Amino acid sequence: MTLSTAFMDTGHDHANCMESALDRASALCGERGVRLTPLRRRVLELVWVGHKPLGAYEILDTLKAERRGAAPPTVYRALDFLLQHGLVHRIESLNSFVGCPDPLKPHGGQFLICRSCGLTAELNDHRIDQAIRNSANQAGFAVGRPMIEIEGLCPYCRDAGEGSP
Amino acid sequence: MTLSTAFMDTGHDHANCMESALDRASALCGERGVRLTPLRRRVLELVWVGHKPLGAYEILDTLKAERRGAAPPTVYRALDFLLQHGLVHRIESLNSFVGCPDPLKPHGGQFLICRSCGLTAELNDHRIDQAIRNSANQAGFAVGRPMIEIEGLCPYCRDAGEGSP
DNA sequence: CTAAAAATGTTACAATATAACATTATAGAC
DNA sequence: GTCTATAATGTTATATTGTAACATTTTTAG
Ligand SMILES: [Zn+2]
Ligand SMILES: [Zn+2]
Ligand SMILES: [Zn+2]
Ligand SMILES: [Zn+2]
Repeated sequence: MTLSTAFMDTGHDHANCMESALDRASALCGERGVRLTPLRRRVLELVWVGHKPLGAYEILDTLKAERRGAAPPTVYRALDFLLQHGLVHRIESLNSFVGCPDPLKPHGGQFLICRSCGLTAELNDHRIDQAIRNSANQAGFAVGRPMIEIEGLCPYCRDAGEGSP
Repeated sequence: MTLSTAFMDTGHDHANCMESALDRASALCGERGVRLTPLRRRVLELVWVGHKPLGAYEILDTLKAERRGAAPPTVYRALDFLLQHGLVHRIESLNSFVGCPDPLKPHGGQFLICRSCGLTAELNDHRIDQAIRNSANQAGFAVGRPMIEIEGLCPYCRDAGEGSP
């Protein structure tokens, strides 16, 4: 995902976007010899539905309508699996989860989160990462996993003048 | 706070460090016409004690031993006040709170958090901020409040070989 | 002193997350 | 195919983090 397409344009074919994300997930799990079960696949699908972070209990509410014994462990275990394999990220500032568009290479995650509509885009800008590493190194700190969550306004909400009225 | 002193050295006079933080807080509240009550001052003192993030219920446990009717709202209200005035920051990835060494100028917060000992340092590196703004601008995103929390190893734990054995 | 405002006390509950153990489904050995 | 080990899910209970709502006390200002 390049910078200029961090936020999908309005003509974005979302059905195809979601399907290809699920296909990539399926392939990745196949290569790693782990199982993308129907439950895990469904949870992944749900976090991909809106390109916006979803809370565990929002996911649970949907699952409850679809499965007999859905309970918190149901969704948290699926999310743990998806997190372990880089298929979703956890957004710490929202206690929520969002699909990762590029699960193959391990990375922390740089997120642009719209405060108006919730739309979230993932960056992976090496310049940001480098700036952080430079600064941390000067402090004598060994960087593990940088977490970057930037609240603000997405292009659509910004242009619509949202977020302050 | 300059980069090279992000983590205090071992000879760090912590009693003095904490006292001066409280004095700065007192002065700031005076200038703003708001009250740094004994409760608020005590909570601020507690988050400063260890230079490491403290959970609300950890603070509450201490307060309970000192005051009659300490309950969750007691500590959350004090923290809300301190957050509003920039005297503490919330560390989202830990659901915890840490004192701000520079409450005068508003800022998001760039944190280096040791996964071994919990020691946390606050950076405010304009280059990181600039890298983020550049990248977000290219995505058409209007940056509000960037949040940066970097997990890793502080200089002492790194040198002691902690964090992986 | 008195009234308004601010701060704190108190009770109850909401939202998020995990522990522990039982059951079911899957994969591989035979 | 059957059996067995493992992985996944079901189920119940509970831990952790955070708020709502209203009562009481303290502080400020007239
Ligand atoms: Zn990602
Ligand atoms: Zn938006
Ligand atoms: Zn700060
Ligand atoms: Zn450390």
